[in-house]
Amino acid sequence: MEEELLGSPAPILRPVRHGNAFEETIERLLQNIKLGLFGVGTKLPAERELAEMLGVSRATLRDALAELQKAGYVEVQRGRYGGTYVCSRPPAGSGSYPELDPAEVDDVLTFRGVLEPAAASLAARATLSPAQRGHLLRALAEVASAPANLYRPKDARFHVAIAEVAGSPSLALAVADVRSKVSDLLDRIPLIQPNLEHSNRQHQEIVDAILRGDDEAAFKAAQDHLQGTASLLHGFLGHSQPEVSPQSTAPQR
Amino acid sequence: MEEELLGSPAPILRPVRHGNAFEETIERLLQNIKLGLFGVGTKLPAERELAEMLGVSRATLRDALAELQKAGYVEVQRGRYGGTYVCSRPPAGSGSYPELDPAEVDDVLTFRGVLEPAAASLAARATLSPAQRGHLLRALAEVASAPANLYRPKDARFHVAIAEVAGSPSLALAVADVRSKVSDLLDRIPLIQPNLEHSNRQHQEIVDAILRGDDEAAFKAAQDHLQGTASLLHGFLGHSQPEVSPQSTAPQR
DNA sequence: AGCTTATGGTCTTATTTCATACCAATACCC
DNA sequence: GGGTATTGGTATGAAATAAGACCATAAGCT
Repeated sequence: MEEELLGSPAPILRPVRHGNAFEETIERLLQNIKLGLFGVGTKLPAERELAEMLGVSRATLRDALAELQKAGYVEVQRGRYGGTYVCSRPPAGSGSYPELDPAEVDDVLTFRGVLEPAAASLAARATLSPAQRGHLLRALAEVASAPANLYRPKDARFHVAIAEVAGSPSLALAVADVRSKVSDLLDRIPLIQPNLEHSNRQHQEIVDAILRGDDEAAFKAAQDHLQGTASLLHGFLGHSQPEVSPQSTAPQR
Repeated sequence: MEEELLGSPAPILRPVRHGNAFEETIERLLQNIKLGLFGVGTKLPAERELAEMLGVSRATLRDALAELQKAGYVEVQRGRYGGTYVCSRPPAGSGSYPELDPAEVDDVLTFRGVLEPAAASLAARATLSPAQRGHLLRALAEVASAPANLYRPKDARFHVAIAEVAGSPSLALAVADVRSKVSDLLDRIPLIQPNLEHSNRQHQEIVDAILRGDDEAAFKAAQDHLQGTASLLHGFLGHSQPEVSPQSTAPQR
């Protein structure tokens, strides 16, 4: 509607850098915290290591950490065996949330609907090492036993774990990315906790299918599971979007 | 094998910035040229615009352009109606190609096998505007009529075009990205031109399926099409990888 | 011919980011 | 209790990048 300067839809001229390194480092750290990669109460890697991991100078990293500290996401302790710790209570009212953008919601949900079922299917097809099995089961157990206020990070971590064992690093990255966007969207709407049990049952189904190598069932189970989030977000948009058809990315027959 | 420090497979700590802005700008421009986004002989946007599009200062952009010019990818003309033009003959022997990394090949092909069929399926399910139809058909025609030495960019452009009309910008970005990696891989092996006709027939099939709204057929056709590239690359790796099963990411029924 | 104008070419300055070295604290170890 | 090693805290100079002004060129226009 707003823009149809097609002919050359120019999608790929995305910026080389998004903002400055400082802001992007904050973003990245926050993303990892929200994704549950850094569990609550755990210690982040030492500044020198973390800076190298993020490909950023220690000065820049420290600026970012200072910001996170000021916002109450992490606490810092000096001296040997000190470090930066993830606060257990993420700051509640983090200010005014931006509105949900319908186009963005659609985009994220669509992309997720492509990636995650495929990841589950690939994971089922792959022969998993014992370590990978353990990783998956651990993530499953953690989300199942998570208290309500920590559910989302654990949930995110679980979904990323599936992609991690799917065997394609690129896919895992993409899933982590889109999942983090989903978390962002969910953070903008009040936390109604409709049916964690249902969700956990679906998680179990996905893992079961993966472990018994049933790629078809894993694909389907993942797809079903995403429906919940999709409905929730679409519901909040008011306009009752046509729900994703049950076979969104897969051919029927 | 080499690394199993699992327990926390730490996939998501990717660097915030990859190298410096200068190198990344070169990379991005080269990618767009190879993807055929800037057709041969066409004029790039003016430096001031291009710099803004890429989110980079004009100085940095100019450094990058100078490098591309030195390497023979573009030519520059001053004065009004001047500009930076894409050379028709990309420099041939661009030096020693790095070896094909089997893990990378697998990763890219797997990820592509997830994205592109899904994109085709989504495109078929979407109701395309006349402009989008035109865009798709134009891309199809261009690749079909491309001379051998320009086949790959046009081919890449076509595949990206499918993703563009699929309705998810994120998906389009991801496809462009992975397709660019495929091009990189293909550039490292001698150009045997086995069966352009076959490839073009498959392109036609995909578009037909999309235009008549048959998502199932579109998915399948795209999947079949990717098999060719996969076999080619796997063949060059020597070890006859188990080929992607025909129903790689989709359940049957 | 001369003017206009959009473009690449050059220069200067401010800001960001990096790299490095060094200081300060503090829990463990002997 | 004192040593030690690891960690966050601080400072400084170099390099990269950005932002902006201005010059040079050359095609079109009058």
